[in-house]
Amino acid sequence: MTEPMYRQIADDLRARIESGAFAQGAKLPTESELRVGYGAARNTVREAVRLLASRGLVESRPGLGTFVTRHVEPFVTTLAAAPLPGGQGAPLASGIGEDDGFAGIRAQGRTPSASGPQVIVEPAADSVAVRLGVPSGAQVVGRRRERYIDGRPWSLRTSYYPFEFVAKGGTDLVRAEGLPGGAAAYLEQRLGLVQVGYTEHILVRPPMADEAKFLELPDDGRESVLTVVRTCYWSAEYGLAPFKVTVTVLPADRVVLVINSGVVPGGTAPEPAPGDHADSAVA
Amino acid sequence: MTEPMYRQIADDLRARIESGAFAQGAKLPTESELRVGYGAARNTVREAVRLLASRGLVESRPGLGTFVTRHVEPFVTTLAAAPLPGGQGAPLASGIGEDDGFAGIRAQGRTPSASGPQVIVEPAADSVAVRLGVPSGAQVVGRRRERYIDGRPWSLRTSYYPFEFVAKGGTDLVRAEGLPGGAAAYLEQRLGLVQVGYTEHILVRPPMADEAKFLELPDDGRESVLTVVRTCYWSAEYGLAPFKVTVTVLPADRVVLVINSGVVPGGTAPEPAPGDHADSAVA
DNA sequence: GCAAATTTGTTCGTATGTATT
DNA sequence: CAATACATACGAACAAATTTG
Repeated sequence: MTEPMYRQIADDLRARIESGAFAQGAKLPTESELRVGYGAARNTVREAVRLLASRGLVESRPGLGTFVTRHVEPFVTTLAAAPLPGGQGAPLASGIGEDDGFAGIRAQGRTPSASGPQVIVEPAADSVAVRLGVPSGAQVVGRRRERYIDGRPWSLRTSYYPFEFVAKGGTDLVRAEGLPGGAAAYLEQRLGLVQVGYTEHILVRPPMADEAKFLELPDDGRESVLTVVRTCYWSAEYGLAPFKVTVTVLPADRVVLVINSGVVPGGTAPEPAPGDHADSAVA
Repeated sequence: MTEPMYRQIADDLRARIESGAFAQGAKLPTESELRVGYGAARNTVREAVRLLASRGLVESRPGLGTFVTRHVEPFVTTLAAAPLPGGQGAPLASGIGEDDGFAGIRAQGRTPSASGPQVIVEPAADSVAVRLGVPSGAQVVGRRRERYIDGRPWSLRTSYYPFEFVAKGGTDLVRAEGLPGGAAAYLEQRLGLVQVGYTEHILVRPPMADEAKFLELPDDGRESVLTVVRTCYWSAEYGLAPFKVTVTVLPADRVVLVINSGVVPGGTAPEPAPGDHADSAVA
């Protein structure tokens, strides 16, 4: 029944953090100070601090000290605003996959920006090949942008197209420049592709090295990324066919996705409610 | 530039795991064996194992040993199948929030089950109160079910209603029994509430104690839960009003949400592509 | 049911390396 | 360069969980 000492120390430190005794960003006592304060070995207080770090409450930096993690306000992204069967409603394209979403970000009083697209031509990863309807390992064109909010890294978005689109007239796909009017308009104009629907897959997974680096996620595998994979379809002569796969990678703990369906209050998504982290509490 | 020894050991073990030298569920060498194998102190190999454990590659159990984590196939859940403005399409209610979703689960060849509802009457958490449009701390009725797939815990779902619904005729809301025909039909029959739309909020957060226990998540704060909060609206005389808030909590690393919009292939959601964990890789 | 053996978990002490100011 | 603070590494001992005889 008796808790190990390092857990007791961790619980005590947690209580002091949550009570506000240590404010966000404040420096914790050094390991030496904690050692004498709790009458434990330095290794033991290190175990306690490590436990808190693994839960994201504190961060340690060599030569500096240990600091209470600053809480980042989650950012609300409207994923889809689907209309009712008979009715009026938001257009098909919206939010995370289709346009740049900049209007929605500005509406929240924050400043979006993005890098110019980086163009990658490579054999398709399996997940992309399957969704894009091309053979495994077939060449695809990837157009990747790094997106920022208020100057801080926010998301990585890569759109993949079959490489044959380039040969069939979509030569600008491999130019590392923005497409005036957007990729959708370009593909419609050059190739006659008109989007009629899309499927989105949402999943949470550990970040890959490049993602962790850009999003400034810790290297300890604690924080995950939320990934939205949008597969876009057009109506070809022979039936529905995918023509684009867009992969958006976001830090999982800093994002709230919103989906509206049918008639909902306001044209825009509601703000996140306070205390979303306490949802579903049971007495 | 030289990597610390515990990282080298961890990298070597990882390579051996990923190469298949240690299969899923296989037992790693004991700490004593690793100590002599790598010529390091036991604490050092423990650091290496801890690093792998923090990334979810292995799990240690006292008295038994350390084992390669078994990969759990993610389960696909269709969140919304929104129809086109003019068109035919799936009905408004579907997937995770509205019905029980059992049909979709059976369609994947798996066996769903659920506990009978547990009824909770308590002051609303802030997030519920705001979304349900009741004063902070007002009494709400919560109906919670524990849901299983193939006998393994899958999700916790709690639907909240204003307590005044009970006084106004919805007395069965506080009975710990299933409502024949579902809660929607019951509310329509007894109170004349017809759902016209809903908003869903999707977020990732650390599990609370009861959630971690039910979902069998490790206690180390590594795995998160994915939470879907659905707010349902009806068209009251005075305008749109929320009447139900449903909170669904799922293990974040075992779920893929699917959203269809417009015309997409098949009536049902596509299977998850292989290697979703490698999405958006850049050469 | 108990005792022994095995294996991981906790705690201590010490020394040295590395990052930052 | 010096001081400070966290990071790495070693060695040792005992505790707790589990299996086995």
